[in-house]
Amino acid sequence: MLVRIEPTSDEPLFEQIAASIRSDAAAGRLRSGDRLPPAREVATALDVNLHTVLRAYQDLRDEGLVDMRRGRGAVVTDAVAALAQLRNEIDELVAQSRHLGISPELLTSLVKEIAHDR
Amino acid sequence: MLVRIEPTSDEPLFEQIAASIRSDAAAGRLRSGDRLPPAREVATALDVNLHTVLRAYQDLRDEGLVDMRRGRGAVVTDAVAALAQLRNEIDELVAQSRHLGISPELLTSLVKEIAHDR
DNA sequence: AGAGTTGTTCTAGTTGATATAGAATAACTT
DNA sequence: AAGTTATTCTATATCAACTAGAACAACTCT
Repeated sequence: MLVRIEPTSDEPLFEQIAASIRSDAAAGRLRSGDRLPPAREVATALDVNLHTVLRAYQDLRDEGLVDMRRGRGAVVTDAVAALAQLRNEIDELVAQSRHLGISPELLTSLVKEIAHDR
Repeated sequence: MLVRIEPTSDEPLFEQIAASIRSDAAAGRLRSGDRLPPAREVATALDVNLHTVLRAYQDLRDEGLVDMRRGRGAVVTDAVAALAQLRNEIDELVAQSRHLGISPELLTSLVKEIAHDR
């Protein structure tokens, strides 16, 4: 389990951390029952504040991707199965989007808008 | 042409304005050659600063969705055709995502991550 | 040519989210 | 009982978002 961030990006650190873990989940690198590394450990490894990592973990919990308990840590839920199932279709959409010359930013914005509107 | 925003949302105003216009474009309500309303007009109508609207317009220009010139305003480009083409597939993805119980936020984040990674 | 329109650029100030820091606490594991 | 880990609290610093006002440059229309 390796969390990657890009300190120079304009994306918030907590969002990058969460995105990295979501990506691992969708790719099947994280399975139901797996434990995320302790927040303190990630914070030290990335040279980032503990609260920043916890913010990312809490977002993942709000999305239903992990369960969190003190002393036990963050454990991946069954929801990851659905992610892996969606993965192929997202790949196809991204591929066609590229073929049409639509930027990742524009595609993302469109999906966001449509997903929220119905 | 009607731009809608939600002042209470945590989404930046300029992003909401841009998203509203992208949505109109993808739905076919905006066609190549159509003019966006003047930024000053939108600013007054939404009770928002001129710079905030221009920031949204400039983002749309960076995405290739509109051309902008002083005195003439913002004109929709041919790129909208590609958007309308993608629209159906995005609708399908969103539908399946809902069926799997995946939140709009999670779906959006996944698409963003995957679109940028390849 | 002249007047009006519209985006561009500049300076400046306010607010809120992001991130950091340190500490104490509560729930869980071994 | 001891160690681990998330939770909660206060506090501070920084930066993006937003606002405000003004001047400017390129385009349209009469």
